[in-house]
Amino acid sequence: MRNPEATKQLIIEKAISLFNTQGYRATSLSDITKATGITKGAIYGNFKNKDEVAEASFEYAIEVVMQELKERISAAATAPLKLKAIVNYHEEYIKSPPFSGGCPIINTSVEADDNYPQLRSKAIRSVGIMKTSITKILARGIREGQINASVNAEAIGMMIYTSIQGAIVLSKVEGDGQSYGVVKKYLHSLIDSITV
Amino acid sequence: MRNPEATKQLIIEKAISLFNTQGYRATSLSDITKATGITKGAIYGNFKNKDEVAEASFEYAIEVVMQELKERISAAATAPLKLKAIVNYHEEYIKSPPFSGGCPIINTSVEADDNYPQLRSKAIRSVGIMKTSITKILARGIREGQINASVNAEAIGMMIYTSIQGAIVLSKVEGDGQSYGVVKKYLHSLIDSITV
DNA sequence: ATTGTAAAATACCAATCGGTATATTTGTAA
DNA sequence: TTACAAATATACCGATTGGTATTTTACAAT
Repeated sequence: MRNPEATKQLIIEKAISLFNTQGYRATSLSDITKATGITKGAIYGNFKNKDEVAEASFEYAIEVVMQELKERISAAATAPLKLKAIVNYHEEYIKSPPFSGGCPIINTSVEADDNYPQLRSKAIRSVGIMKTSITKILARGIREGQINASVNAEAIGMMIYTSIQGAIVLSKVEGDGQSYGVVKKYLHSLIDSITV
Repeated sequence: MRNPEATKQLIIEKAISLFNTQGYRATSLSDITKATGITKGAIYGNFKNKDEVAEASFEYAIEVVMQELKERISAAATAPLKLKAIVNYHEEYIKSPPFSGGCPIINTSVEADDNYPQLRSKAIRSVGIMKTSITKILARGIREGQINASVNAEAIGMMIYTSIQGAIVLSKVEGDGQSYGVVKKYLHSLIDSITV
């Protein structure tokens, strides 16, 4: 490994799966060395400390998810279709996740307390982006006459996002996508009901 | 402290706050000894190991929450009021939780993976109880003519529960109850809309 | 008052933790 | 080819971890 960028990326990609499955606290440096085949020296040569690895890993995960999501949203023509694409993407995510362990935003939100201020603020920002994305789609849909003007964009947006999040938690602990399936079906009908 | 039952209870009560705020893995035995003022000898005299303390603590937390919830549900006369009581209870919970760190069911659901099979199965059971409680209230409400007969009890029940869960996660990471407030408002109007 | 016993406190253990200091390897430029 | 610097590997550090063995304490029965 003469390429430090490649080393960094290898560490990040292996680490995010560990962090996302076991949690930040529960994942040790030796877990990462085992997973990467790389030694502690290389890790500390590329990162200041474990927290920095965690932050870079979370950022990478968010980048991947946001990118995939953005593609699907862009591919959908109208606001209702974009919303359905978001709902569908999360089902996809549960069934074949890019990294195991559930949703990194939720996991980080739950684990990152005052001991991980950086991670926490990153989680807050991600949550904010997700919420406003959905709300903006709704608002634009209203403006463009695709969605009923009487709709409260913030409220519906929040419902869509929170129910998705809750369903992901349930699906994770229950070990199947059944709960998500029920929520997905309802959200689709909800979206249909506000479509002009 | 010559009373083993009191010792056990003291450990459980102090431990659940630690587990719920920091997580099971992140909470050490010495954290518990510091919080209780009790030594390791006493802990291992009353529990087989740390995992058993965690399980007993989670069970205690569930007991407390379920009890409080049951009281509020029983106090409400009709199905719609019972559902609103559930929604309101969780807001209460966020504002002044019996133990800090957010919802123990969610936290445990997120943290308990294959490494904590006992905790995981307890979390699954708790989630199941919550879901079926809500669904049963809806079903009974339909039977008794308080709720619109066209309502899909499972779908609406799942939406209520998952959106509450998601809103709790959001409220925790954002550090205020604003997100929950939006969800609460929507759920109230949703409940009104299915009330006969 | 003495003794027996259960509970709690203390002392100790190997293993592992995150992190650092040092040594070794590797690629590159002179 | 040699010298240099950057990247990686190795060796080591004190602190802490969960857990156990042993000692001390406190109460109840005699």
